[in-house]
Amino acid sequence: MARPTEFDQNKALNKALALFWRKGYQAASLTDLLATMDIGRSSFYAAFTDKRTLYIICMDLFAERVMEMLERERKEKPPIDVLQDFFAGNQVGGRHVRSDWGCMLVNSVLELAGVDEDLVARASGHLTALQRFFETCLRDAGASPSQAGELAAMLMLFNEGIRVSNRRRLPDARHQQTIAATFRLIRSSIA
Amino acid sequence: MARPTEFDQNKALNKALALFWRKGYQAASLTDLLATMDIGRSSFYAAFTDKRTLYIICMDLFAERVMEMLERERKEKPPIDVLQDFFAGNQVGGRHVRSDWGCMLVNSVLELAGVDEDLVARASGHLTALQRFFETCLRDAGASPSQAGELAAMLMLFNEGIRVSNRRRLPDARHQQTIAATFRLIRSSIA
DNA sequence: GCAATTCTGAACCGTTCGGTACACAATTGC
DNA sequence: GCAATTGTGTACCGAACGGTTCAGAATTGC
Repeated sequence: MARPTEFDQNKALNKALALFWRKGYQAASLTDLLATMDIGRSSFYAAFTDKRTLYIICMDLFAERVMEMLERERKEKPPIDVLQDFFAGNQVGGRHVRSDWGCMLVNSVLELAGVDEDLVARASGHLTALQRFFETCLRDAGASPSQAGELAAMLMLFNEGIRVSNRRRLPDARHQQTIAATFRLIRSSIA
Repeated sequence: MARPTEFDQNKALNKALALFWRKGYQAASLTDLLATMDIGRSSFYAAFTDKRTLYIICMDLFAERVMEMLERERKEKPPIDVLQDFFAGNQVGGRHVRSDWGCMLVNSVLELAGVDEDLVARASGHLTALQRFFETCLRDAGASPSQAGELAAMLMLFNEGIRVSNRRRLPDARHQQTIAATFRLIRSSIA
């Protein structure tokens, strides 16, 4: 047997995730995928069924990793710091985040709206879960339930905005300043 | 002569703009375009050179219309109201805005990042102009120069976030509530 | 009317798309 | 070793892509 170890599969999956994250669903052609995954066409279909289901796997994996990163941080920092550091990016959960690729979930929503509503709904669901996490953090930080809900919704808008902004490759300094200013507002409204 | 009146061209342009706005650059195929513009292939290339330059024309037109809408409003409302109504959407400049399609400039940035950097830069430039408009409004509302800059950057993040959120087709009520809450924060920080 | 000019429908170009078929290479149990 | 099994490289599929070409329809000046 010329068998693909599970290790190989994971490696290929990570490569695929990175490509989808960077280029989006449509722009990542099958040929691109095969090249970066370093895998043959038939092996690809044997292992992952087709491009679309691979994308779903990658998207779910992305969401899972983000959530698990955040949960890990929540045990080590004040809850608001977790959120602010998440937005400030670069160093979340000790792992370097490719902030200039935005957020794969946000990317999916925008790219696929009007093209593949099922994928949009799936991405949107993950984002809703993320928003619930924001809400929990805010409540832990002392916000009232209704205030936590409002601020979490605000932060979700911010999250989406930041991920877009990251893809514009603007000078980074100004960006960090904006996040700081925003969190100053948020902190003062809780206290 | 079987001549295309300028009126016809404008009509076709509007149709193309709507399609690009709704589906994005890549997902709008040439066949789609021809069908919705109700135009032949050769006429298309004679009039618009090719798909990409037509997209540029549409994007510029979109930006121009948004700016001119906002400038018109600025003469009739308090400056902060102009901004809040812009984000609340639906009724800007008396014309109904297809808010569920997001903002074509934001869409372009996300879809084309890593695919066509020139188009991204062009869209990003238009967004920067929009941000300058935000800044002017905030200054008119009494914010200090440095505060106006900070808040304008924040609002731009918000703009990008809202346009993403609009494409998720979430229940609209909560959405409006979030915008209201955000502007409550902003107004109080200026006063 | 008639020729010159202008526009356009449709066939066609090569390329790339996502996906399939299959023969061959590699590994297994024995 | 030798089948049987398993994974894969490659050729190939029809369809769709963006773009070109050109004969002929439509409209003009006269």
